[in-house]
Amino acid sequence: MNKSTENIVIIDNAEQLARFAKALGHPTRIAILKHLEKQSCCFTGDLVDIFPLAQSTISQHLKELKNAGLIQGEVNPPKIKYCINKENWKTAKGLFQNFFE
Amino acid sequence: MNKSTENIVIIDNAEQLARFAKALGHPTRIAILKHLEKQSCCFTGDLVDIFPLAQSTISQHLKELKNAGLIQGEVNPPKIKYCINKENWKTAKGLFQNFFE
DNA sequence: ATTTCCAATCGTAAAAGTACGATTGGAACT
DNA sequence: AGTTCCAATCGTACTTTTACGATTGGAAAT
Repeated sequence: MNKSTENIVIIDNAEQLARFAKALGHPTRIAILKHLEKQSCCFTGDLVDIFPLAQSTISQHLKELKNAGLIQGEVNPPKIKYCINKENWKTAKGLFQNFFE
Repeated sequence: MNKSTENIVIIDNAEQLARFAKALGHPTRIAILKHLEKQSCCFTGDLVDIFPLAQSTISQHLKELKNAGLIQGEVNPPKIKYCINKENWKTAKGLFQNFFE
C-alpha cells in the first residue's frame, strides 16, 4: 500500500481536504505546482534554478507534495521527472469545489 | 489597517492562496467552516460542545481562521457570533478555482 | 458590588514545519 | 574502477503549530 495515495479513499473528506490544503499551504509549493501545470512536467534541477532555495529544501517540498499525492515522480535516468498526479489533482479539485459550493 | 483582511489585495496571488490553504490545512478548521456554512453562524460554545477539544484550542483555531480572513466575529453579548466572511470566502473560492483551472 | 458567563489570552510542552550544508546512493559515462 | 551527475536523505537549528489548563476581561444579571 502506497502511503501517499492509496489511503485517500478510505479517509474522511474533511481530513483529505485538510491534507491537500496543508500541502498547498506554502507559497513555494504553490509555485512549484503552478510551474508543473504550465510545463506539464519538470525536473528537480529546473526548480532549484528557479527558486532561491537550497536543493535539499526543494527536495523536501517535492516530498511533501508527493506524500499528499499531488505530484508523482518518474525516474528518467539520471533525472527524475515530476508531474502533477492528475487523478488526485482531480480529487482535490472536486473536494475544494464542493467545499466552497 | 486590519491585518487579517485589508492586505489581501496587495499580496501576490500565490501567497494569498497559500495563506488560505494553510488556514484550511487542519481537519478541525475544515469542520468548523463546514459547520459555519451549514449553520450560517454560530458561537464558540457550540463548537466546544461539538468537538472533543478544549475551549482554548477551539478559540485558537477560530483566531487562525479569522486571521486568514475566512471568518469574522460579531459581538453579541455575552456571546460572540462567528460567521463566514463572505467577501474573502469568495476570493478564496476564486483563487482555488483558478488554481485548479 | 458581586457573581456569573462566555471567550480571549497567557504560559507551557510536545510535535511538526522550514531551511541549510553535508553526505549518500544510483545510474550513466570515461 | 573511477568519475560525474542528479536527487534523496541525514543531521542540525530555528520557528511555528497544536494542544492543554489556568487566568483574565468584559458584559449582563443578581
